[in-house]
Amino acid sequence: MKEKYSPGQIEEKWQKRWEETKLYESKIDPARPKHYALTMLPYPSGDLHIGHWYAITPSDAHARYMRMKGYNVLFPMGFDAFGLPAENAAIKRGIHPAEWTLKNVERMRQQLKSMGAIFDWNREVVTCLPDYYRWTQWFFLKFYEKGIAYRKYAPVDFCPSCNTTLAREQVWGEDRHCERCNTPVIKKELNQWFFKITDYAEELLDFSGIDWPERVKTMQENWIGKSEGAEVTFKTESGEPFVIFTTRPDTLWGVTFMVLAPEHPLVDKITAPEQRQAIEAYRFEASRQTEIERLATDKEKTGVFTGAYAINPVNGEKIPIWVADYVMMGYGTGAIMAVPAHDQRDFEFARKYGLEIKVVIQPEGVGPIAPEEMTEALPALGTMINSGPLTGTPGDQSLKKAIEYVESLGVGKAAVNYRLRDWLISRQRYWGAPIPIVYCPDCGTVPVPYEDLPVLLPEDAEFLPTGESPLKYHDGFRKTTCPKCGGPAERETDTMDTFMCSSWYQYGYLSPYYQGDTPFDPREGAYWLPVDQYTGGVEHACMHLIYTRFFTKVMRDLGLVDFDEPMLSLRNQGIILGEDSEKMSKSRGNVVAPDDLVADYGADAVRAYLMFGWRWEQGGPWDSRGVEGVFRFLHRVWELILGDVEAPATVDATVERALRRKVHQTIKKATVDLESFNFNTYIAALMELSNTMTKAKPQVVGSEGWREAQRCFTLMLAPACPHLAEELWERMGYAYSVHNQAWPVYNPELAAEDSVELGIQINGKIKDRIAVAVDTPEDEIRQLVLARPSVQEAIQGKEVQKLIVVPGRIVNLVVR
RNA sequence: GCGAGAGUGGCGGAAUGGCAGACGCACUAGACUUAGGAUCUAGCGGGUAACCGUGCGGGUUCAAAUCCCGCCUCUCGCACCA
Repeated sequence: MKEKYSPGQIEEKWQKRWEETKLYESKIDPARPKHYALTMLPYPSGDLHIGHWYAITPSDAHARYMRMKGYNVLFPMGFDAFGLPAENAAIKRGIHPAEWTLKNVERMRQQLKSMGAIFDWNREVVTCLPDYYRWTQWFFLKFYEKGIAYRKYAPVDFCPSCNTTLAREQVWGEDRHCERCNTPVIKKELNQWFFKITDYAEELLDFSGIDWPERVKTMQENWIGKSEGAEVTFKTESGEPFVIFTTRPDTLWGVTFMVLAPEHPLVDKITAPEQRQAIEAYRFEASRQTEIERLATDKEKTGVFTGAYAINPVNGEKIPIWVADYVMMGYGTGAIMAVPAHDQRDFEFARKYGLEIKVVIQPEGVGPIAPEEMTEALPALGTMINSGPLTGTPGDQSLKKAIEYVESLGVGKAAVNYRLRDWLISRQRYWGAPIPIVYCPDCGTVPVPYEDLPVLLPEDAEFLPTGESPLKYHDGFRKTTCPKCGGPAERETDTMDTFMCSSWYQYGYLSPYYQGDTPFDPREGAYWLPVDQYTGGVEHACMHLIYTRFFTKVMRDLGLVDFDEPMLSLRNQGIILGEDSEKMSKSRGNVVAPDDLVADYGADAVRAYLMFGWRWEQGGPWDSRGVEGVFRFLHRVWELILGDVEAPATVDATVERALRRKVHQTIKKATVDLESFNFNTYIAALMELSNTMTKAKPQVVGSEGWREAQRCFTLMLAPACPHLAEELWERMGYAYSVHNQAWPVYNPELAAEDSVELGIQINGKIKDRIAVAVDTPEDEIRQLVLARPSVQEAIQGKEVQKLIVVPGRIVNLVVR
């Protein structure tokens, strides 16, 4: 056998054969357990990135492993095809977004095919096609019917570079920049569509029954930001009520001033004439600040007195009302009660403006606190003092008692507040699914009837971004008739956030572009759902992964599905950096192009290196010498499995037994590693087995043990290197296909060692080693150890106080 | 500031209470060769050695990279959250 491993030939050959024989078509099969494996669908940017390979090919290996374990596996692929880059490219180059997108889809589909994954292309979805987005619109209508979609005139985040509004989740960082283009966002007051995701806030905090990374769950918890406390209604001196939220109702008697956010609607009403000018100036400054750039969080607090007073409902005290920008309109009610003695922010504010400080919680173990001597607030719970009827209430009951008290007065109640905001889905851009709503001068807001879906995106729109939807200037689109009264009406011209499209795509794959009256074929759904294994980047923790959970819960409430969570298990891959350890980017010139790597080393070597090089969930810098190392390994595998070696006159039975042991130990290791996404040690185990086989080969070739090793090695290689494994399988004379074979089963008896080397420790330090049979009784081990010259020497003249034998591991002598 | 995760050879990493450094990269020496950036063989944490070594300092244990306490550093997320 002189032929060498040439990946280019065999990969092309097998990809063709797999397609011809429809090897990876997934069909409902009630006789077999199903496994729905899903990986986040790519945006068709036009070029597959090494990051896509890193995310997808190990996921494919896992799905292939499940397939070999006997599961009927569905592993679909598609394209998240609406979105800004298409429009931006169109503006720059004068190509239509649809043309640009579909051309990229075509190219990326070919690139994805070079991976040799088990994608079932019959189930592909492209989210910008009308047959897909009619269902995105269908969901909007269902949400509207259910009262989840609503329209509101509100201040919203707007990216001046992308020229569109953004969901709160798409605004990142301290300077509140756009997730896409990093431009700081501005506030705009606009009529926009929202989804009431806040109705599901509590349920979204429940992760029971799903196996998701702790990190993602924590990020979602933080994002939802539940806090428990009370709502208390204060009144202004003139009798105007306003509600505040507090987590510390036990400090109500310590309130010395109130603070309203600059945007709070009450500010205008209550401001005293002599303060009006100062307040207006402050509000103008505050609005400018959000429009320019947010300053650091440790900036000094500022505020202005309104000239108005509030009455504290628990003691009738008259307290000044201030306006300050450290209170946000977007959180709670936009108004707070300020307790400087027990809240650091209020403390700093009070000190700056000379406001009163009243201590109402007595810290343990110290005497009375004089407000004028305080240097910081005392935020801890403790015994209530100076608190009218509740004075003396201990810290472990104070919150409960305080809430009961305000409830008894009828001025407040226990309340839960969430940081989560409703999901803003309107976008003032062209390349998205139109919102299926018509505004009629007589009938008002009218949903487009289901039978009129999809509301098609006109192909001939001018898509220059102006901050308003391009559809607004397309009369043919905008002008329509009211579905209710038939009179002239106008369409909603904003399009939907692309996260809408990706919130339900896992259902779209089941029966792409379904023509029934639900978004997917219920028979397919009954078999495949929910997704068993999801993989993708952690950067979507608070966007896509919250939205898709929300969608599924609404779908459940609509009776479309009968489960609560879309994806039972989730794993996140890390990020591959450039060889310079920096983020890959064209401007740095450190981009690794997968197409070139496939041309040089073949898809199998790239796949195996991506699994072997790092802890998958962590990622790290690319190493071009590393991929060469794996490429060399695959060459050695070729030679090892197929290379001719003269058979020995007699097979060495000891070597054969040792080889079988290693084979079965490797099966065990590879199984555990693949199940737990430890791809690096899975490949390492295959390398170890290959090393053992290489050494044993001349003594055992021709034996049953050798054939078992060849066969098992090839089977275990199949998830990582599907083309090479298929070629080896064929050349060994087995029937097509290796990918229809069962994963090898490990035999514990064959895997068991018959002798072990025990380390001998004296006072915990290794001094010697001893090889013994596995079943050697402890007594005999003691004797053997004590008889060793090295041990004799070490314990001479000393007393052996203890002799610990850990079977199969170690012996430790405690000597004084 | 709050929350989460991580610190092990020159590098990626292995080992979750029991012989630290599996596997690979890089490196060194040798073999084969006209030649080698191919291939094969051997070596490869530090130290001449006794010994010392898993971010630092304590502790628990016969035994700690692993468990506990305190610190340091880095990464990520959130951030005036009332």
